[in-house]
Amino acid sequence: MQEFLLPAIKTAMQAAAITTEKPVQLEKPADKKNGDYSTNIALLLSKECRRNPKDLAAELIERMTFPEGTVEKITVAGPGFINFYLEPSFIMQSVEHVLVEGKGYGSSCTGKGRNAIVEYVSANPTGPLTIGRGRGGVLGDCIANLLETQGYAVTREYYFNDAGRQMQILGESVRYRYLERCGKGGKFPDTHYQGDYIRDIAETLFAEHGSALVDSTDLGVFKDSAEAIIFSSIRKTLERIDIRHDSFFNEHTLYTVRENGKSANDEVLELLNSKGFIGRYDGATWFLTTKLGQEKDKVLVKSSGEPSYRLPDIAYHLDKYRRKFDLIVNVFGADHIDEYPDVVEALRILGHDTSKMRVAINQFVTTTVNGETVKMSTRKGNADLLDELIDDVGADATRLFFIMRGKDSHLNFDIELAKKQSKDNPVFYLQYAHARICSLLRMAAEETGFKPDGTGRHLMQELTSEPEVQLGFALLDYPEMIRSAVRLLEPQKMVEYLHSIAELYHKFYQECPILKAEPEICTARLFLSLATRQVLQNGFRILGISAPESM
RNA sequence: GUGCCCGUAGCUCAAUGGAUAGAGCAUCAGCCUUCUAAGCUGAGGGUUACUGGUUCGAGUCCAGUCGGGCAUACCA
Repeated sequence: MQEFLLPAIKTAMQAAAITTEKPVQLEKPADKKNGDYSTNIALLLSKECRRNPKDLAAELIERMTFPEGTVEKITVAGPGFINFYLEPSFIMQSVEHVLVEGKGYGSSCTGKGRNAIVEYVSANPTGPLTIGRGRGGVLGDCIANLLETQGYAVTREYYFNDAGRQMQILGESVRYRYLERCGKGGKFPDTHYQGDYIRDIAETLFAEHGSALVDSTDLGVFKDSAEAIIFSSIRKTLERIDIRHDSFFNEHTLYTVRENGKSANDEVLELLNSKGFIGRYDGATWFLTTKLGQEKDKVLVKSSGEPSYRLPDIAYHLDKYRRKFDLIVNVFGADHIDEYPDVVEALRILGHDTSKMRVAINQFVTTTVNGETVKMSTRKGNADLLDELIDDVGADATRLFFIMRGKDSHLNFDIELAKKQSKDNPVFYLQYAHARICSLLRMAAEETGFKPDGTGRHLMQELTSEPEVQLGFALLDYPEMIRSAVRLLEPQKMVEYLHSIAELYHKFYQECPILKAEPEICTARLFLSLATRQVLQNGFRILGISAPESM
């Protein structure tokens, strides 16, 4: 849309004999009064040119030329901004691109031929998914969707561990409940998983085996069935909000010894050792991060001989690099904030390009009930479950709720509000705009025989009223909005944008009669509605919310 | 103590260093015999936690202070 403005400004600068290192910036003023586009170049250059910014701006404007019918006027405003006002017919004519490109509108091919991996959720199968995990899950899924619009081939991966101490405790927890069920229970330890789901698993085992397992000393059956049941419940929950993974990576495989006699973990130790970053003291093996200016070294292998979580983490990311991804995105909760810098450092030491790796950290979700903050813990069984949230507010609202805030903000989730919000929920505002358009188009097909096949599309140029042009102009912003969301790994940008589109449409709908207008204007307004629906649909697909045809 | 994130309307949150700091919810006042009122229009509500600094310009950047969250494990 604004592509032709930059060259015109640069040409004007050359004509005025101005050379500078400073980039020319175009921005969209918040207030329409200040034009459709604006540049601050005269303000930036006034010092090095030793000229009054307003005079400089006036001279630049003198020297600019544009194709006929594109720019309506240019003004100098405020301290020296140059403001561009576009011809409404030029804007409305450009809206045709939305319809021409259809589902592909907003896509680009900047990532074409490149592979990306997005890792998210990655919860170990020790219990049902909590609300907190849901935030990272939706964030990761939307980031993956965003990357796909840019042409990336995206692998969605889930990293989990079904071995180790936590799973041991899980197995024991189930056994305690099972023994209770058989009437032989002792006191249930505070250190174990107390959620009701443990009882359910024990009940399932009891239904299958009766009391036959009472004397079993093998924890395996308890652990394995718990893992299977919990993992399947996690996946079911994720599916309810349309989150699916292509690939499940088991941390355990990093421990298994391969044909060359080494595990992936061993290999990382060797590699880091060869670079001089491994030390042994206090009976443990350390990553010598003090050499990198950190306060302490980090344990990689405990004195017991077991690796700490850091070692497989590094091995896992090394594996991602070896799988030849061009872009590696990790979506973590804030509790991992201290860990990823070590992984990055290790990979850098091993000679990998760490600029390929990006980390999206989402701050915690705090849940409040009756204004009181509830502390969550899977172990204590008082965690707020994602499944229950979906039951209460539905899949669309659940998804939207998690991404309508910036990932760096703590998300305050008022459970009661969410429950009674079924009607006031922000998701309905967006969906209502879509349903309204669908209804309108149905009616148009019946009453006027309108067909969305492109005939008469050019009539949009005839629309000149403020609500129409503002809506059209906003629709043209969509591709840039996506690029910005991708750059920042921040789908929240999309939510705000779509909200503004819905708002502009409702305003247009209110002020401009459509079916009752003159035939040509009617057709033009129907095409504008169609373009709006296209942008809403494309945006909804990225956010993973449904586009209802009626409400 | 140290590191990271946050502090903006009564509440939940926006604002690539730009012009009069914006939405939603809540409150109040209007708009349906007319294309979906889950909508629209308007009103009230602010010392952007505080103090300095950088510059044409700071909610945004820098330094410090205060407050909240997370992390600072040979847990994952």
